Amino acid sequence: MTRPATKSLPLAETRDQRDTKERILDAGEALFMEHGFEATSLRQITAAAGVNLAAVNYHFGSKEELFQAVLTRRLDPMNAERVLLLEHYERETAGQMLSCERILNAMFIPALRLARDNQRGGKNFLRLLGRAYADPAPFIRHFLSEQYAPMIARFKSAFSRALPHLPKKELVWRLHFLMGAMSYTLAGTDALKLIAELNPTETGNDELLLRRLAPFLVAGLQAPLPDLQESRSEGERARA
Amino acid sequence: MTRPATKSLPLAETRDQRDTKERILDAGEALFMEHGFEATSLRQITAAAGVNLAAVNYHFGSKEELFQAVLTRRLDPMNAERVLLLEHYERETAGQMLSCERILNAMFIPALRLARDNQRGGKNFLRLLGRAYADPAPFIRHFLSEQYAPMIARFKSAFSRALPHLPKKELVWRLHFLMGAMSYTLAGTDALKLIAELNPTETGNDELLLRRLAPFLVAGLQAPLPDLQESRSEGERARA
DNA sequence: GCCTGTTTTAAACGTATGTTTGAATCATAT
DNA sequence: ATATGATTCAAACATACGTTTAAAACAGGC
Repeated sequence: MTRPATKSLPLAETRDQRDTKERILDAGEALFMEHGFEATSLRQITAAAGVNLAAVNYHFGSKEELFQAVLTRRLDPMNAERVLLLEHYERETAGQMLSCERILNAMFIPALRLARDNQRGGKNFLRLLGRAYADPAPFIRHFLSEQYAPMIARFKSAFSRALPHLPKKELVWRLHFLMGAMSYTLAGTDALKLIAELNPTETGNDELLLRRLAPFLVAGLQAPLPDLQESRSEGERARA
Repeated sequence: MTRPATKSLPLAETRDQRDTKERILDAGEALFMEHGFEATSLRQITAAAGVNLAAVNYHFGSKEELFQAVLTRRLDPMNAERVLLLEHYERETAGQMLSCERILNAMFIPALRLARDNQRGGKNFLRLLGRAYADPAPFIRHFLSEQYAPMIARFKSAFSRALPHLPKKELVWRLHFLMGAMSYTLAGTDALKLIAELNPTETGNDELLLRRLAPFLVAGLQAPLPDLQESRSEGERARA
């Protein structure tokens, strides 16, 4: 009733349609990153894209579906590339065990390639992703969970083989910490102005960033198991 | 002209004033965390607080100043507590070097105490903080930088003494990674549903969380120095 | 019991919100 | 050339936005 479910002419997408949809996606990507989902208006987006206000509802159905389309456009290929790269590494080192470093590289390299490709989202998209991670809106959380689930499962089993002594439960927690450091770093929001003191020529050099983050995370993954026995914590004991 | 700069009767803050201001702060804290700064309206806040719409502008001046007041109310005491605890540890181990574990504890324990105090913000506030970290609005970034600067500087020099072999530049990066993992974990947004598979009785046990996160971060801080010499990266070589 | 300064209130300012609608425009296949 | 389905468009829906204003209600000191 409201909009055609799918295009009925699959032969050649008329150019104007692709242009309109892509311009909406581009404008949405930039504005959602700047203002967040809720505070970005369709009027801002359609004005920036140079299209009619009704075009979003016509082409995407709703503001929520547009937001999901904005994320899917970059996230789907990036996560697919991650899994492909991981499988490439696994074939490369045929029977042998894959090192944590290489598994981490399979996560990072596709993200870095995306960050460098300024024509297609680039850093802006990674910042948008960082915002989406922190948004408690249920539809965003459900969407991200489903979008990431297959890739996370794949990497979890890879890390599980690389760290055979690490209990499953402990691994899940460490992946949680890892994703935190990674998304925070890739989003590059620099909330605490830590980077301000660094050499400005070095800021924005994603290459060196990966080379610094990887050893940090590998060491974290390989850290000795925590001592969970004692019932009272330092926090409770150290009441000054 | 618009509002009185400060109260001119310092003897006994009339109860109604404190009630109104605090109810606005409470409502703002909850709503800012749910919808973000921009998408939260003063009408939502004042309705939830049961006060008149104009009360925000009267007591705080503007929506932005209210937001800063919401953050300051919890952040100021928490960061002060962190520094005090660090100094307490330093006195305790008088001349000797402070271990990374204890420095980390000085960062974590005040945050955990805040997370547990549900009557006064609790977890909700830490989630709001996680959202604020990811918000690129300039006034939020400036505010957070200035709010954290003294505490970060204090801990940076403490870590610097605990890790004497680590170059300053490297330490700043590792603090960046550390803050990422920490804020992501404390915000507990669980963007990727990693925790869903964990024992539900364990979810929400902040005590064990600290015991798991600390070894991860300590190992990361003490990781071997990265090899930054090679000019071509794995990312460029591994083009499959 | 007026007087003074603080706080609350209702109303109004101009502007913006997501979505729907029905008619106009376009491209193409017959 | 005409019919057809996809796309665009301007207008309208009821509702919400942050801030300002001037009057009302309240407090405590004298």
